[in-house]
Amino acid sequence: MSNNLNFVAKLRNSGLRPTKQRIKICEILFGGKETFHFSINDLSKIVAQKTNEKISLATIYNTVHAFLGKGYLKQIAVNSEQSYYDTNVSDHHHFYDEDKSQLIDIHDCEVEPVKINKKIPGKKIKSIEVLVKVQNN
Amino acid sequence: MSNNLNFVAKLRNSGLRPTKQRIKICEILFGGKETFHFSINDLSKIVAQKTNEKISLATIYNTVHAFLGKGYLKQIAVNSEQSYYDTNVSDHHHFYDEDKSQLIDIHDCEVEPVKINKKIPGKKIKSIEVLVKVQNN
DNA sequence: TTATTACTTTAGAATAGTTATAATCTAAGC
DNA sequence: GCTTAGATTATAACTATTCTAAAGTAATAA
Ligand SMILES: [Mn+2]
Ligand SMILES: [Mn+2]
Ligand SMILES: [Zn+2]
Ligand SMILES: [Zn+2]
Repeated sequence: MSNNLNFVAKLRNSGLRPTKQRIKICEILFGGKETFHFSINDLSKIVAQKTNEKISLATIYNTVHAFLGKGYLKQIAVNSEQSYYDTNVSDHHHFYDEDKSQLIDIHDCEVEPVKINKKIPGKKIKSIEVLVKVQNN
Repeated sequence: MSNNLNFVAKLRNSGLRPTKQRIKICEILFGGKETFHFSINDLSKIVAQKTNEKISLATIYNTVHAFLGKGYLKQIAVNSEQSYYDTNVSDHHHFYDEDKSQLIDIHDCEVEPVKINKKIPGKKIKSIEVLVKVQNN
């Protein structure tokens, strides 16, 4: 609960009004020790489970977009069915378990630096991400 | 046109009947010297432009799925807006130009081999793909 | 405190990519 | 040619996401 003051400050500093919906979503996304991956549907379920007053799906989308824009979340491209988001915004990579439809972190230090011997004139690199698809053996 | 006999054979060998729609789509996808990347919408436009009798959108989806299943196409995860497909089914990587919404190949030989120092018990690696997002500088 | 205003939430409509349905058509084999 | 399994098609359905516009709320000026 004292954490909430931090979230209020975080939101204010970002130019986002600290509404009770946003604070609740902050608690869920940033209140735990571990970072995690989620879809909008996942987040929606967690919100429903941890809250009495419900938060509309529109607000969940709005908030995730706002947090993305502020750099508090990262969007991960896995497939074209739905978007995945990551509360870990550091540079890192992922396993994607196709059996469980689940992302697993690969820390930057767990991958030899990716060296790309090709340049595109007039373009700068924005991100380099490795996706390792795995399945049961 | 003599190419078409190859496509007919290719389809027959795959257990796919060589319909005129599939042959046409083969010509478009595999008839050129260069491989390329496309969305269903892209393919749909190319078909419309190169054909008199139109091919229904359902058939385009069906055919792309059939070719994916046979390993003649590869699906590339870029974002969750739509699926991208690649006529280059070899192991390789991609730039994604966010300004043009366009994929560009990075050959396997243009990237130092990606070494991952992490394993997931009970899982085997199915693919390793690097996506390098670039933008105008 | 109250009033004003800009921002936020919300239900529901709209949109877009994709998949399912079921009627019609056609390639393959007899 | 006849039969049949597989293919095509228009269209409906589905799902993730975005849009709309009305009602609610936080910030702040009076
Ligand atoms: Mn992650
Ligand atoms: Mn490619
Ligand atoms: Zn690490
Ligand atoms: Zn090469």
